[in-house]
Amino acid sequence: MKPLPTLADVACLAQVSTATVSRVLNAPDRVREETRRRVQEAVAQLGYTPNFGARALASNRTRTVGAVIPTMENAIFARGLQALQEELARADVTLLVATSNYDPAREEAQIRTLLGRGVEGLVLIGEEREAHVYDLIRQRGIPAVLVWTWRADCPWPCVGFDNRASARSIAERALALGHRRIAMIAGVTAGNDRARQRVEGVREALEAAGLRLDGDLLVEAEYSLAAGRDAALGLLARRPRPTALVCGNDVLAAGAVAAAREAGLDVPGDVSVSGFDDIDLAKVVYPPIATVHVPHRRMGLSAARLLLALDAGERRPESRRFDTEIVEGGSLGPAPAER
Amino acid sequence: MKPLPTLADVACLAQVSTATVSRVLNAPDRVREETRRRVQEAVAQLGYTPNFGARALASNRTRTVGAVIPTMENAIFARGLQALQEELARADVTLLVATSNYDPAREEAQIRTLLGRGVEGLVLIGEEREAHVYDLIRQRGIPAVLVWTWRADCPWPCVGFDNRASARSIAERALALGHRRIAMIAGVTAGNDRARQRVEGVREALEAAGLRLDGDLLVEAEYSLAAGRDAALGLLARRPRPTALVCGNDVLAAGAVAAAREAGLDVPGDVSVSGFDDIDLAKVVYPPIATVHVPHRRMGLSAARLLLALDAGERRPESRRFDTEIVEGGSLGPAPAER
DNA sequence: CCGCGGCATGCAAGCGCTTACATGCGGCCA
DNA sequence: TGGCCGCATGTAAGCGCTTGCATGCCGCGG
Repeated sequence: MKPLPTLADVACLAQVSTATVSRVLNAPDRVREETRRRVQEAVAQLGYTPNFGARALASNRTRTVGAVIPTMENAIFARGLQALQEELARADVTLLVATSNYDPAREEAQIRTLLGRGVEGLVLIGEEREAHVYDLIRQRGIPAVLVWTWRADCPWPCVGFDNRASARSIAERALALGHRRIAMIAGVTAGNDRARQRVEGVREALEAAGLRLDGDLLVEAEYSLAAGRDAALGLLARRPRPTALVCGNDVLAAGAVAAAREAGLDVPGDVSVSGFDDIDLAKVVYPPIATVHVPHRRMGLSAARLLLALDAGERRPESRRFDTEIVEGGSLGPAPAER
Repeated sequence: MKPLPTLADVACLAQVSTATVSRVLNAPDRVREETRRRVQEAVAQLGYTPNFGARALASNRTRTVGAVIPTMENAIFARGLQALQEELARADVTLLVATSNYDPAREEAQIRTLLGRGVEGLVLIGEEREAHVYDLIRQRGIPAVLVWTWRADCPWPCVGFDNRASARSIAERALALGHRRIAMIAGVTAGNDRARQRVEGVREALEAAGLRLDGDLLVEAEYSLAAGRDAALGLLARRPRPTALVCGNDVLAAGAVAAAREAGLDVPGDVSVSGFDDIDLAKVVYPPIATVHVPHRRMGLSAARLLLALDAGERRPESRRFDTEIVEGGSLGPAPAER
């Protein structure tokens, strides 16, 4: 493995000092036209690429931000991140992505790794994590923004939406359609405040209507079609059978629709189903799933802007709350008449 | 922003030299038990995290590999990468992910960035790229593996499958079911060898049956439900109407199914649809899409293993070809009888 | 004709870490 | 008891880059 060309090699070839080469790269207008051209030629000829580590070490800047998400396999994060990254790239900032697999310890380790790599900003999903993790970030003095979540008095800047309120509103929709036996298939709530808030939202709506979301009608399922299907089969076997399955996300809802079909039930004739997130999947299953539209891309974009602003020194940690809206879909219909 | 603790700070607090601290971190068994404990305490007390750049600079190793994918929004890449990353993490190697948005120039830029960051291995999607990009990589002397593609005499190690053969086989399936007017909705082939190979595979199958996949019956669509739907609507308006729409991926196929429903056509009674990739989506639409199962996760895993092996000095660039298999689905049925 | 200001460039000191080599100590064998 | 070996630790030289300051040059005004 031949050694890579260094600044010194370029300098030597171009007959200038390393300082000049460095300036050509970082502040071209501080170098005389002709010298600059000579250096640029040398760079091209050698195929020189600056060594990132050395540069970071010397300048103490990295133009890099890090994001830790649970998993790339969840489309909502993929979309949001893609937008985030595109926007950061526009400002010539690199995004480092790490995944935690919904494990708080792993998330902390990933945050440490990112900090060690000198990220100048951090994007984290949700608000729930141990205090010392926040201390760590605060101590480093780098900006962090919490996304996919929003709470009025969150001490950190957030870019997200009110999971609880959105969940409440879709549950209210089900109530308005006459449903009374409403069950919920939630995402796994352990270590996942978004999933928990969605449960709380649904519970609030039910309680306001004098109903309860008790243990029997609330199950958690991991993020997969199969898990949604299994959970739904379990719930649909209950007697009396629930007339509506409110799901914590669209994947679970799609699984539930499949389960209903499998159980010989009509959706929404026998049982209604609702989702959350409004991913493509929701529009493709039949009947289309009524869901909550969440502007994932816009949130990613907005998070990027906020981070760049913070990075540029603006000290207004202005959170941004996005509105969600209910997307109608054939899967959610009037409650069947009592028999 | 207070300065981060450095090795020297830790050394000072623990009353040892920086060399010893470094050894505690990198080769703990070369340090006496008691000294080691003292150092570890100091590390914990200061919340010290090694500076990655400095470490890379001094040791000339990064334990980092990079991957450049077109976009995270495509589920197949997300799944594969997730698996890749998990496996690399097991070996304590960090994965850097960059996206090219299907733009060759951007891909090259990303590769350069990754090289500058000192990646010790590279994962690239597909084989098609300019020679000088390969030269660049070769010159750096780092291992690279091409994934999602496979070709017998590819000069680089591949971990993938034969897109062309797989596409041929699903087209043959359609032929076997009696279809003769077969159209294809392909992914965008420009700069995408996988998409192109799938087209070629279908064409081969058709030509072997004495049919042609002419311009009229071949359209390209970008990777989205809407594009698939639009393309399908266009094709279904042709007279005579195609009896089968072979699609370059499942997303397009799902769009096509939706289009058929919209056009009042029965799937597969009036028109059959096939997909490619076997993402979750394919099983959720109704009728379920007949598709080609591609083991994305296993490919990611395998790519990781190959890269680690190469990294460990094994110089057997042994490619790995995965088999695909056709997944039956209600969307692909016998050709309707001629009327 | 001298001096001064401004510009282009060079010099050299680090940035935080790893590591080859030096040092010093204790123990073992002869 | 002396010599030698090996272990634990320290010393210090970089790794490739940025950047404050020094240097030298040119042109202009006094």
